[in-house]
Amino acid sequence: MSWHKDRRGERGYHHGNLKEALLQAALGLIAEKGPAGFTFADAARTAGVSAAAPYRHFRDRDDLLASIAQRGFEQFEATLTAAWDDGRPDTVTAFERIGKAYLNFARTEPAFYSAMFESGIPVDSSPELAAAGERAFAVIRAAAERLAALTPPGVTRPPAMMMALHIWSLSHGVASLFGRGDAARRKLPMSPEDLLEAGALIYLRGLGFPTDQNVHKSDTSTAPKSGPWGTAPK
Amino acid sequence: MSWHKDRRGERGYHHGNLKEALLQAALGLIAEKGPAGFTFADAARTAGVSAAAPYRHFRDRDDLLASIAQRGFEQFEATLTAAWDDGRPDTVTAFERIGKAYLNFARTEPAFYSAMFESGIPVDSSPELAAAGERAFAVIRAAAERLAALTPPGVTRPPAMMMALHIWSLSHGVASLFGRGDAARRKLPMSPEDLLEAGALIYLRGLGFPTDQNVHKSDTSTAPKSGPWGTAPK
DNA sequence: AGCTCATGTGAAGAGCTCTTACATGAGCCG
DNA sequence: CGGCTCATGTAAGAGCTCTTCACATGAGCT
Repeated sequence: MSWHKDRRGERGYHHGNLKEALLQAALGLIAEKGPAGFTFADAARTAGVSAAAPYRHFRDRDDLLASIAQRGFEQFEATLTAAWDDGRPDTVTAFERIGKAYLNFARTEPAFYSAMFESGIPVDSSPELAAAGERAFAVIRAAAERLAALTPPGVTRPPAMMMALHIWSLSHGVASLFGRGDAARRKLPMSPEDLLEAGALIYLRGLGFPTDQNVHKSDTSTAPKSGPWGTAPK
Repeated sequence: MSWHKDRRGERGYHHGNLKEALLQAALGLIAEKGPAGFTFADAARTAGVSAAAPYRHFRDRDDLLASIAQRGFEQFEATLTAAWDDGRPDTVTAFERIGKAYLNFARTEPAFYSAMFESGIPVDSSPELAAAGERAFAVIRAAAERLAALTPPGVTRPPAMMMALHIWSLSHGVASLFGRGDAARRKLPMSPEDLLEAGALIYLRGLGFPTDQNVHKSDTSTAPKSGPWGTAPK
């Protein structure tokens, strides 16, 4: 019984689930004060243990941050995979959905996003972290490959890998410059989503995809899933 | 005479130019260990003064960081302005040069770049900082406006402002994801410059610019060989 | 029941941030 | 030259955090 983490300090000598509690505490603190403004001791205090306790679970502060980043990448991958939905109903629509999901993740999970991209931890900090990041990118890359297969003949285009990197870069740029309203960010005369969508549409047009006329205005409300490009041929 | 900062501690009670020395020291430290790994005390030590001395020149650590960011934006603006060169010899060429200059700045001045974009200081930390950032962006925006004026008629395009934001986002995304080889960054099967150039070309093509692969080089030859993204795919 | 070891604690050293009281000397004024 | 004054430096200290110790606890196995 006493192992149970009652919310009112009713906790035995042992916490019972400290590692998880520390991750959660750190997430909350990062969301509040950014990845820089979170301290190991703070996470311990939030979890209700002494400042030394975390060292039983994480080598140091960076190790904790890396764990969060890894978990973030896993969740990110799941999010992107769901958005991609294997290219349904058509490749371009699904592709645009990935972009929205990207921004949405950055906005709704700023703590994860910060840990993943702005915390300064090296990507190769751990093989697991690198692998998780790789898997997340693989989703974008797979989508780019399907897109590449659809580019009209006669149009020169870069390798699918490069297309994926373009989209990732554009998305990350939008997200990190304007993605979070949470102060410290620049003001924008439009939503980040509109910005990204318009950019992506122009990019796709540059790859030879047919376009409708609404490049600068997201117009997804009325148009059914046939989307701006029509249904993708198989 | 004793005010002179001889390299061997031959320095009177007063430093003589501490503010500047602190900025330089901080720049060096940031370049070494990132914006997070630099401490006020460290900068003081590097400058050869007591830990309390910096407080005579900067309200706190963030104030110093903001000063560096501001100076960075001013230098950034100068760099971009030089690259743009008022659109000579032609708008698209000059535009591409801005992209290269962007990446080059991020690589050769990682300390400035970090302070400007990754240090977590709010943009409106000081009006001067915000203004400096605004002026730097204005260069890109002016270029985008010239570009917008050149888009072929009949092609829908977003406002110039949005085009500028697209380019900024793409550049920043490339720079911050892959821009600095200095560890902690992802490996890339190509140079960041090539990545950005290819992306920008596709984007421009999407705006209706006749960018067959070499158009940006103000060429005359229709030589098919390798463009910015290598040989044309299947 | 008794052992064992993962997990948590308190104390302590070292470093950083920032404040306060005091020291120095550069520039000015007569 | 002598003396003011104040910007700029210092030392010392309070209150943090980080990290490592030796030591305490109790969960789970035998």
